[in-house]
Amino acid sequence: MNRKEDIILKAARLFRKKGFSSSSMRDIAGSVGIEAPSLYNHIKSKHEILEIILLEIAEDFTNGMNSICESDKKASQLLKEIIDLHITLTIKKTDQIGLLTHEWINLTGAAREKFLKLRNDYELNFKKVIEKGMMEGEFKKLHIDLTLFSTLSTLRWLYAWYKSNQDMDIDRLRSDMYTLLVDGLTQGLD
Amino acid sequence: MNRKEDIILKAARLFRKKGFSSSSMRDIAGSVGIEAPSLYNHIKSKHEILEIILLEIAEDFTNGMNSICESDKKASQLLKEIIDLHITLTIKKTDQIGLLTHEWINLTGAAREKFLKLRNDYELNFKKVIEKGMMEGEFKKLHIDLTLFSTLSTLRWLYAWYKSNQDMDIDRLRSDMYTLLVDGLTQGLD
DNA sequence: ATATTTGACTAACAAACGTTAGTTAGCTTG
DNA sequence: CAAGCTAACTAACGTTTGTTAGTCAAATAT
Repeated sequence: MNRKEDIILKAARLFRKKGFSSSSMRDIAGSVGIEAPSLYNHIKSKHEILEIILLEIAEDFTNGMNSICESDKKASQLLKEIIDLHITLTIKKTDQIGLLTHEWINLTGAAREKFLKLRNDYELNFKKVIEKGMMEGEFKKLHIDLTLFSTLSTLRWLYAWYKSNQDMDIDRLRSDMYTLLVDGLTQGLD
Repeated sequence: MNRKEDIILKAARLFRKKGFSSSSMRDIAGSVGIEAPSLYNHIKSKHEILEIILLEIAEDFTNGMNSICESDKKASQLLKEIIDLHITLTIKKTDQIGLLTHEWINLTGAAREKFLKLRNDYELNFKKVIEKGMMEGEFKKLHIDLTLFSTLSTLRWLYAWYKSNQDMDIDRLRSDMYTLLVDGLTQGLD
C-alpha cells in the first residue's frame, strides 16, 4: 500500500501546482514513475484520488475540532486550541490543505455532500466558540459570521504563507497568531 | 462589443462555479446563448478570456492602491481606505475576484508574469502601510509578513462571504471590518 | 515446486477538448 | 443599390482526456 500513499501524495502536490482538472493521469503517473494505466492497480479513478485527499484532511479537522469542543474552557482558550490545530495540520499536510478551499468544486455526488457536511459542521462548531466568547463578555461583540469568516480565512490561508516561510520558528508563529486572532477580539473592550 | 463583455462576464461566472479548466468553450458559449466557434469572432482563445478577467481586476486593485498611497495620512487611515477598496471591488466584481486567488495558476507566459508582478507590487505597497503603522507606534509590533498575510486573506475572502450575504448593510460591513482589521492592530498597545 | 496474486506494461478506445475552415444571413456604409 | 463587414452557423480537425483490455514477469503463498 506504499504505492497508493505515494500516488495520493504526488497527486496532491500536482493538484496544488496545476489544479485538479489541469493535472492528467499521465502527469500523476509520471511524477510517481509509472505509466498512467498502472495507476488503476491502486485507485479506482481520478476523482477517487481527490475524494481521498479532501475527505481525509476534512476528517482531520473535524476530529480535532470535536475533541477541542468536548472541554468547557474559556472561549479564548478554545480559540487558541483551534489555532494550534490549524498550524499543526498545515505543517503536516501543506499540500492537501491547499486543495481544501477550492478544489472541492470538482467533487460530485456523495463525496461532495459528505465533504460539505463536514465543512459546515466544522464552521458551526467554530461559530459556537466565537458566540460563547461574545456572550460571556470575553470577546468584542461584532457581527458573528463576519468574525468567523475573518478568523477562518486567515487560518485557511496559512498554508500559502507557510510554504514560503518554512524556516519560521513555530512557537513564534503560534504566539503571533494568538496576538493577531485572539487579542484582536479580546483587547480594547469597552 | 457588448457581446465580448457578456462573454467575459458569463465566463467569469462559470469559471468561479466549475473552475477554469473544467469549463469548456462549449459551456461558455452555451451560457452566452451561441455556439462555441462563434466565440472566436470576439476573443482569440480560452486563455485570453482568463487573462482579460484577471489582468483587469488586478489593475483595478493596483490603481486603487496607488492612489491611496499617494497621500501621507496616518497608517490606520490608509488601511481603512484599502479596506474600502476591497469592499467596493468585491461588490462590483464578485465573480472576477473569486478567480484572483487561485485561477492565476492557469496563466502562462507574459500574462502570468504580468499578473504576478501586479500582485507582488500590490502586496509590497500594502506591506509598507503596515510597516509605517508599526514604526510610528500606531500598530502593535508583530511579525510584519504574518500581519500582512492575515489582513489580506480576510480581504481576499470577502467575496465568498459576500456572495451569500448580499443583503448585509454595506456601512455595517465596512465598520465591522474596520473593527476587526484596524482596531485589532491599534488597540491593546502596551 | 507449483499455484496464485500483485503490479507493472503496451495498445487502444470513445468522448471531450480547443480551435480552424468555410459559409451565410443581415446590417452598415459609400 | 451595391460592396463590405459583422457575427452567427455547421462540419470537422488533430490532440488530449480518463479509462479498459489483455499480457506478462516477479513476488508471495501453499
